[in-house]
Amino acid sequence: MTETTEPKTRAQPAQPAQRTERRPRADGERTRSAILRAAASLATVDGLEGLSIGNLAAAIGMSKSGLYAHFGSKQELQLATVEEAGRIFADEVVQPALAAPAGLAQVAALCEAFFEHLQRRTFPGGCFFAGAVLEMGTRPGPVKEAVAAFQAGFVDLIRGFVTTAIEQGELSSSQDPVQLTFELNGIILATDASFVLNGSPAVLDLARQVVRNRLGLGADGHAAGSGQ
Amino acid sequence: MTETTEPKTRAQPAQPAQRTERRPRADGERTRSAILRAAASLATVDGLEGLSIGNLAAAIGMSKSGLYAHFGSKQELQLATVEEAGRIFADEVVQPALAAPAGLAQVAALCEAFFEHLQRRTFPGGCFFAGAVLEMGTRPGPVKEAVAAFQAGFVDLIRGFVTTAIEQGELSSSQDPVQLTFELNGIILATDASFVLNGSPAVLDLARQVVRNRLGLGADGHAAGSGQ
DNA sequence: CCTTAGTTAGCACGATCGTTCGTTCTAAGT
DNA sequence: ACTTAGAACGAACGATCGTGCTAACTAAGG
Repeated sequence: MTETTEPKTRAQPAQPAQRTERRPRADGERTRSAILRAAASLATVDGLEGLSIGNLAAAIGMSKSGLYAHFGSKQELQLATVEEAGRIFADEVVQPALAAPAGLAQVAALCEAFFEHLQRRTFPGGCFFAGAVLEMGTRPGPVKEAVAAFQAGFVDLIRGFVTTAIEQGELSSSQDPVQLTFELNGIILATDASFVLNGSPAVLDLARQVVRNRLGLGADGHAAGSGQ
Repeated sequence: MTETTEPKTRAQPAQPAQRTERRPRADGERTRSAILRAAASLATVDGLEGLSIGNLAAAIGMSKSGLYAHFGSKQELQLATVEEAGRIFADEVVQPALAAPAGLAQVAALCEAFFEHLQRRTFPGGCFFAGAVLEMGTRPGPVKEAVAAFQAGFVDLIRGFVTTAIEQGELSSSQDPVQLTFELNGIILATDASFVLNGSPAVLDLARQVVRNRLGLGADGHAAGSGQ
C-alpha cells in the first residue's frame, strides 16, 4: 500500500492536485466522457442492468479491459452513467426552465423542455430516468439510491415552480402544489411511455395541450380548436 | 412431419381435442401455470429481458431443460408471461371496474382497482405493464407488440369509461376524453413509479385524492371542503 | 394391460457475462 | 532526458446465458 485506504474512487473533480494522488490524464478523461455518453444512450435501450461491458466497449471501439479500467466494477460504471445522464438532463431540461421567468411560465417551460428533450431524441430510448426508476426501483443498492435522489430532486424542482406560481397568483391558491406536481409528473411519464412505445412525436402535441389546459393557459396563442 | 406446419405453438385452449393432436397433460398444465405465475412476478423485478431460464427454474424448483420444454424459446416464454400478466391484470383491475355502474363511478373504480392492485402487492415490482412498456418499447419484436397491444387496450378501456361519463353528463362535455384519459394514465404511471421506488403506500392516498379532484368528486363521499 | 406421447431431468454446447492479470505505450512531472 | 504512472490492450478465468439432445418416467386412451 502506498497511500490512502480507498483503492480507486474517482468522483472528486474539485481537488487541487493535493499530494500528487490520483491525477487523471487528459486523454483518459476524454475517453471516459465518451464512454459515459455512449453508456447513457445504450442504457435507455438495454437498461442499466442490461448494459454490458462488451457491448459498450464495442460501441465506442475499444477493448473491454481498457474500458473496464476506468471503473473498478460494473456498479461503478452504472453510478457514473447515472451521473452523466443527470448532467445531460440538467443541461437539456432543467437549464432551459431556469432561464424562464419564475412562476407559471417556468412550469410550462420545464414541461416544454422535457418534450423537446424527447423530440430531439437525445437518447434512443426516451427519458433515461423514467426507465431507470422502474428498472432499479426493485433493486436495492447505491444505483437505485442515485436514481431515486435525482427523481426526488426533479419532483422538488417542479413543486418549487408550482409553489411560486401559486404565490404569484397565477394559479388558484386552492390548488395543492403536491397534487399538481404529481399530475405534471404523471403527464411527463405518460408522454415518455407513449413516445417510447409508438415512436411517434404525435403524443407530444397531445401532451402539450394537456399541460396548457391543466395550467389554465390559452391554446398556445393563436390557433385554438380541433386538436386531439 | 406428422401434422401441421407449426411445430410447438400452444395458445389454443378452446380446442375440442380434435384429431388427437396436441393434448397437454393435466400435470403439465399445472406446472406451466406455476411457471408463468412465477415468471410474471420475477419479470417485475428483473425485467422481461433480465428474466432468465435458470433463475426461473430454480425459483419453482425444477430443471432448466424441464422448464424449457414448455416453451420452445425464451421469446415464447416472454410472450406467455405477458399473456399471464394480462390475465392477472384483467382479473384484479379490469374486472372490478366492469362490475361498477357505468359512468363516472366506473372511471373511479378502475383507478381504485389499480391502486389496490399495487397495495395488495400482487407483484413485487409493482405494475407489470408499466415496467414492460418502458423496457420493451425500444426492442422491436412480438413481445413489444404484445405489450403495446395490451397497453393500447387499457387506454381504450379508460377512454370508453370516460366517454360514457361525459355522455351521462357526469363530466363536462367540454372535456376531451382523449386528454382526460391521457391524464388518468399519467396518474397511474406516476403512482406506480413512486410506489416502486419508495415502497410506501403513502403515495396511494395522494393518488386517490388526485383522482377524486380531477374527476370532480367530493373528498370521498361525505366531508367536502378543506381537503387541502 | 399396453402403448403412446407429454413431462421432466441430465448433460453438454457455444456464446457472453463481469472480472483479473500482465504487458506495452505514452502523456506528464522532475 | 529520465522517470513515473495513467491508459489501453490481449488473453484468459469461472460463471451463467439460451439452447439443444437423449433418456427415464408417467399420465392417459385404446
